[in-house]
Amino acid sequence: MRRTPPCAGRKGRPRSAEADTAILEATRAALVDLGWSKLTMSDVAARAGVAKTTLYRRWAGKNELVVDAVAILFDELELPDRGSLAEDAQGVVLQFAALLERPEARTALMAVVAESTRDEALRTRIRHAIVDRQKRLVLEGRRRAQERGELPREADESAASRTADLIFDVVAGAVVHRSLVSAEPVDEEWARSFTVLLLGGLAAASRPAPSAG
Amino acid sequence: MRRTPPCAGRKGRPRSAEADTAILEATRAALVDLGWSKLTMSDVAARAGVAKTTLYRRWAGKNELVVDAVAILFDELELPDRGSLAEDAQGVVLQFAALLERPEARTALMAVVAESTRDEALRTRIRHAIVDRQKRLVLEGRRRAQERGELPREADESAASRTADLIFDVVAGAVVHRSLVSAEPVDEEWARSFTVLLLGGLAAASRPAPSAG
Amino acid sequence: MRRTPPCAGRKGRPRSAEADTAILEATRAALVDLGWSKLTMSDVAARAGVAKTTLYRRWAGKNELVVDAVAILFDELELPDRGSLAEDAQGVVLQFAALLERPEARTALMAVVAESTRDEALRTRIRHAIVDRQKRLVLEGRRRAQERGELPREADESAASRTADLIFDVVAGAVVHRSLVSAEPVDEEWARSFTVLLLGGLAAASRPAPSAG
Amino acid sequence: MRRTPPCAGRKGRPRSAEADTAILEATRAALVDLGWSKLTMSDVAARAGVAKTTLYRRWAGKNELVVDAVAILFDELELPDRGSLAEDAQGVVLQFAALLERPEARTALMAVVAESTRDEALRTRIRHAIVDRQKRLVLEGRRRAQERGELPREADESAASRTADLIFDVVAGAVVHRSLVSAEPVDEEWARSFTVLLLGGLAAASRPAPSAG
DNA sequence: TTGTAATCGAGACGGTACGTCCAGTCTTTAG
DNA sequence: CTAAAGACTGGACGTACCGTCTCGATTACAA
Repeated sequence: MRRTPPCAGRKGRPRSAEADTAILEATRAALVDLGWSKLTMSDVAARAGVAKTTLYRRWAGKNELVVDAVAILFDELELPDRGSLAEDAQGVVLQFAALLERPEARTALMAVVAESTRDEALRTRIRHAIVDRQKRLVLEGRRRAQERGELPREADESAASRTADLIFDVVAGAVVHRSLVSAEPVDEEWARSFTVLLLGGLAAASRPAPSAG
Repeated sequence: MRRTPPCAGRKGRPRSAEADTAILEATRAALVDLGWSKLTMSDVAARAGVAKTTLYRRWAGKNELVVDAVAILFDELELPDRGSLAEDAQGVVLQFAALLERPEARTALMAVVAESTRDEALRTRIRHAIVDRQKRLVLEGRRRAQERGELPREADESAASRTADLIFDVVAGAVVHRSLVSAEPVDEEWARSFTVLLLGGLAAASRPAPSAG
Repeated sequence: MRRTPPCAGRKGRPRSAEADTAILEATRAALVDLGWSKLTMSDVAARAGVAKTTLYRRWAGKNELVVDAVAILFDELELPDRGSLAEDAQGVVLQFAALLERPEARTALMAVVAESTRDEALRTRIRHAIVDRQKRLVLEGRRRAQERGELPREADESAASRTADLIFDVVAGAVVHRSLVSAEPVDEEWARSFTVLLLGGLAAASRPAPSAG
Repeated sequence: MRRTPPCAGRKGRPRSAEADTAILEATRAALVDLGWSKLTMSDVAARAGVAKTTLYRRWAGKNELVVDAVAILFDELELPDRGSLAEDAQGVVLQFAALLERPEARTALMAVVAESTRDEALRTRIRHAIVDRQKRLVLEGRRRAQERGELPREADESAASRTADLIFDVVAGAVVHRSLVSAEPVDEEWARSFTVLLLGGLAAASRPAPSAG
């Protein structure tokens, strides 16, 4: 996560824990106010009441700092049991959309993804800190649906994994695209339509013969 | 598209048309070599054999220039008739994925989207120059499928439009997410799985009772 | 004075004589408003209602244009016969000082002199257009004084010329220095003190034994 | 002298003293090589092995930097006791002329004076850094001459001050005008003629009745 | 208690890019 | 052939941030 292990040696003054919190909060605030490209390290330092040096002691640069600052936002996503797969799916779509309404999330997510197209280390960091952690939602949803009998239990482990990845890309991708690129609202109506499409597709995909009808 | 209308008056030296081409080409080349964040206006000017002033006379800034430079790439997408809706869909998915493999496209697309989260004018520009123009692929595909009898003709105009938007967000979003965020290959296997999901979902959505089974 | 002789050919649209006047006036106005370093050719052209091209057709550059524009100011200096050498001298000192009060003169004179330290052609131009033409005042004053019997007629031609040069440098130099460098007023009192010093010095210089007493 | 007081607070990295020296030396070198108008801040920075930022941190602009850079040259002027007022005067004239032969001095002096005609702050800076400091030469010369009995001791303090100012303007003005405007050499012969004129004038001015003879 | 060592704020440092401005040239249409 | 308009190349301007560095001053743990 950070540049240098915070507990490298033992002696010396320990790093301030408050500083960490203040810096990450300041980063999110700066993102809201300024957006990605106008955000500067100096500004974050000033907001956090901290010296620029302190930032660079803990993070390698703007990208890394922002990834850490926004990663925590994505952990807020939850999957309360709403009784059916359709309800669960629709709920998580709306939750995710609400998250993307927050300026710090929308601007930061796209920006770090853009940066990551040229930076392998950053890409890895994003996947570990943000992407992979949210796959749990898909897995958890499927497990519940299987327990309810809405979905068959998969025999082939790797096929199951591939399907989970596919669903994750479809859900996350569609919501992001609708919200950030098309710039249209992800409201309940859209979420319902999307869920119908998704679950219908899943059902079709799990049938042996690909006869659409 | 440009900052100042090029044909404002009549007198005076007209703007060089070659310069425009050279600049846009140089921009794409610079994107490939340097990526978004390292790309500089000076560098583009030098590559294009043009003065920096000339860039700023025609585009307001880096963002606007890059949008115009990459917009043309997306016009390459085509929808040759492959005989069935499934084949058509799979074809366009693979085409789009191939486009996103090109460094200038992947880095530029995400970067301008990121910038657009804070800039209404830029967002509009992106939609006009890139997004809306590609919806034609969805509409064309549906028209053909209806002619073939694979899809029913829609009575409700606005519902049809909403469905087209949904499909567009799902397709574009899923491919982008798979390619840029998950950083996994969009190969034929994935395209087939995705198409099955999509068409199955469409079929389910067009059926009256939403009974997932 | 100008780049190209104005009556070079015969055919085509003749050069506007008004333009010349307008340009030189605009140059002086711009000098007053902006000073030397902020004065731009574009601005002069705009003020004169003339294209930049026209400026460059007639003058080689900023320096040459400004020299011509201010040279005319120095031709206003006159030497009306005030009855005595002392009165004549004091009169010309005050006239010169009044000229240096005008912003276009003070700023332009020093600026072109500064430029001329690196530019032989400009130095020559300044001497021809400004400096040498004012020596007439010294020569005329001496002639009158000799006619009045206030000064002896010089036998040695070259010594007479050297003395005239010396006086010119002393008068012009002292007034310029007082006005522009020391930034103190050249009023009647100062002019009187200076004249006493100058004429006393001249008298001493024309005596054989240099015994200061 | 500088933009920001160098000893503003106490904290933070102190300014490099070497940088100051290197910058001023580089400025003088650039003046010699390029002259005033071709001198650029970037070039000075490069010569001094310093970032452009560092220049702007310490000086507000080209003018201020050059004033400081050349001011030191004028401090080289001295007034060794040559035994008589005439010898002392002639000596200082030749010293000053030698200084004005140096390209960095001639070009810089006129240029900053020219700029100062529009800039009150710059005028003040020049007077403090350059002009006023050289009046010491006049005062010292007079003191010595009075001790030698060559000049009477002045009763009226303010008249004495006015006379000193007059002499200063005459000497500095004449030498500058001869050297830079007339562009003639200030050699020993001229210096002797000038000294005779000056001292003769002084003697005349100190006599009560203005009867030249 | 006294090192010792890593921390802290502050701010100067060398760089790099920005977006603007101007000099001087070139290319058009109009007269 | 000249005028006016304005686009062109080239390069300096002064500003802003970057990420590094050098300070003097704190803090903690270890001897």
